[in-house]
Amino acid sequence: MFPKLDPLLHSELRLAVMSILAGVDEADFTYLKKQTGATSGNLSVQIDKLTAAGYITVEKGFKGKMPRTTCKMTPAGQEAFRGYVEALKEYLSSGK
Amino acid sequence: MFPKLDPLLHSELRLAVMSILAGVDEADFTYLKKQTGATSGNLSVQIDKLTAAGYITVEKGFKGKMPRTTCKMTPAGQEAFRGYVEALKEYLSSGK
DNA sequence: ATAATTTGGTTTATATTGTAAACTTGTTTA
DNA sequence: TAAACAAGTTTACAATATAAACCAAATTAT
Repeated sequence: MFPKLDPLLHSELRLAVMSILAGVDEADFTYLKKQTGATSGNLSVQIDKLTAAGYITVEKGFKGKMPRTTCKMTPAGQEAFRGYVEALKEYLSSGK
Repeated sequence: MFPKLDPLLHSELRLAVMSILAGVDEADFTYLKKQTGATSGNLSVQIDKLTAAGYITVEKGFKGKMPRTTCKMTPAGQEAFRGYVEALKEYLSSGK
C-alpha cells in the first residue's frame, strides 16, 4: 500500500537540491547554497551522496581564478525524482 | 524559498501512520502495523513520538480480553499534516 | 493442568543519517 | 604582507530510524 520512499531523496536538503536541478540545466555550488540556505559542509556531503548514487554529476572548473563546482542532474536522477514524487503521492492523498 | 519540513512528519513510517489516520476516524495498533508493514517496535516508537508531539492521541483498552491500542489524530495533527503537504509541494513542483 | 504458541505490544541497543564546526587552499583587499 | 574572504572538504557529534530482544497475558495443544 505504501511504497518505499527512496531514502536518498527523502532528505530535506537532497530533495531541495534535486528540486532545483530538476528545473534548470545546471547549477553551481554557491547557487545551491544560497537557494537552499544550507551550510557549505552539509551541502558538500549531500552533493557527494547524490553523485555516488548517480543522480547528479559534478564538474569542477574555474570561474576566473575562483573554483567553481557545477552540478547537473543525470537521466537516472530525473527518473528517481519522478518515482519519488509518484510514491509520495500515495502518502499524501489519503482521504480527508 | 524552500520551507522547513516538519521533521516529525518527514519520516516514512510516521508519515504513513498520519496518512492513514487522516483518512479514518481512528485505527488500532495492529491495523496500522498491517497497513504499514512496520515492525511492532518501530511502530511503537513512532506512535510515541507522534503522541508526544500532540499529533495523535492513544487510548488503551481491551477488545474482549486482548489489549487494544487505538490511535486518533488530533486537530493539531491535522493542521500539521496539512502544513506538511503544502510545504512539500514547494519541493516537488520545481519546473520540468 | 500445564506446556507451547500467539497476540499485542515496550524497551533497549545498534546502525544510519544529518548537521555543524573546524579545517584547507587559494584569492582578494587593506 | 597581513587580514579577510571565497569555495569547498573533512571530521566529529547529535539525532533518527530500525530491528532485536524482551515482557505479560491470552489462547491452543497435549
